[in-house]
Amino acid sequence: MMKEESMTTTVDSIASECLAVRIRLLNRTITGIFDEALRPLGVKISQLNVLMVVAKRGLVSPGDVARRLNMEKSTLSRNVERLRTREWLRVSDGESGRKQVLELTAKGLRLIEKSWPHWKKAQAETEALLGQQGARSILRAANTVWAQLGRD
Amino acid sequence: MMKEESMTTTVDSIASECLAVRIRLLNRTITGIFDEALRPLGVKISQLNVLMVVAKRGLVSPGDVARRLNMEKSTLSRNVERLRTREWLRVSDGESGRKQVLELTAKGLRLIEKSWPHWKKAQAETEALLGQQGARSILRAANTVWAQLGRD
DNA sequence: GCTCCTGTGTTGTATATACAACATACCCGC
DNA sequence: GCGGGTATGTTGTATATACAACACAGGAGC
Repeated sequence: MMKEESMTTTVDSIASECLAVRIRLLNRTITGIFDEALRPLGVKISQLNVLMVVAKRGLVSPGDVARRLNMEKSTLSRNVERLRTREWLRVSDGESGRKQVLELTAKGLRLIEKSWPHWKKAQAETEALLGQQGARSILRAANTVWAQLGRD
Repeated sequence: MMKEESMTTTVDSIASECLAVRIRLLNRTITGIFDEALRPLGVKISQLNVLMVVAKRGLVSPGDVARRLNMEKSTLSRNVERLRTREWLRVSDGESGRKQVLELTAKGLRLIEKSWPHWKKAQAETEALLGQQGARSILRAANTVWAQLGRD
């Protein structure tokens, strides 16, 4: 058993430094800001994120999207299923029969168009919350992660 | 219908600036690092986060913990249920009958002790991923959020 | 051509999360 | 003391997430 004094040190260290509790707090807070802004459209930011990857990259496979977002393929599989149900994207079998191909529908495109002002509002609100410097730090940190994912 | 050109602008803006997709990417990545490190102990970082708040603050109510983590009370209710099942914390009715009181068990304390080296490893790995500057930025951003939560 | 290995996607299970609706308990003003 | 408003916690429902196990398709080596 650890000494009482050491125990306190352990708790204090984790409490005052833990990166996980902090990133998770930021995630809940910021996701909430965007979800609230998008609520009138009936879409969540998690879903719009997937649609944006497909919009940006054109014809991609589910695996490509999952890698880009550093997300489990099984997670993405179910997310895609829901987006397909709402007819925001289409899934077809690739020529080789192995990979599937994702593609935005016209309805999906319209959704992105309509999302713009709501997204903008949430983005501004988040910048106000974090401050300009904080916001830029998040962008930089994400770029670092993307760079390292690419290398693997 | 928006013009094709404007549509491209919309997609590019969101794709290149969106804070939500980035914080969510960081959340998945970092949560994964900590969960993997803690797997030998059979605890997840989300659960350790809750236990740490209780350890740090002593006798707290579920509502207090939820506010501190900016989490829905209903979410915390179910998390506590699982922690109670594993006997890492105890729930008792407060004197006033209204608020409940959470308290770590001896088993919960031992879990935190045993977690220390695994947490330390994950924290170091995360710092290596983000860089010192990136890691510090996350700490600062979280402090900003906590400050604003406190004001509300 | 067969075999094995790898990449791709799905399904089973558990957890984390939020919102809405609800039941209570408390407190404040009167 | 009473009534209404508010704080507290639970439950129903939907989504997001991961891990493990699986099915299957393609290719590489022989």
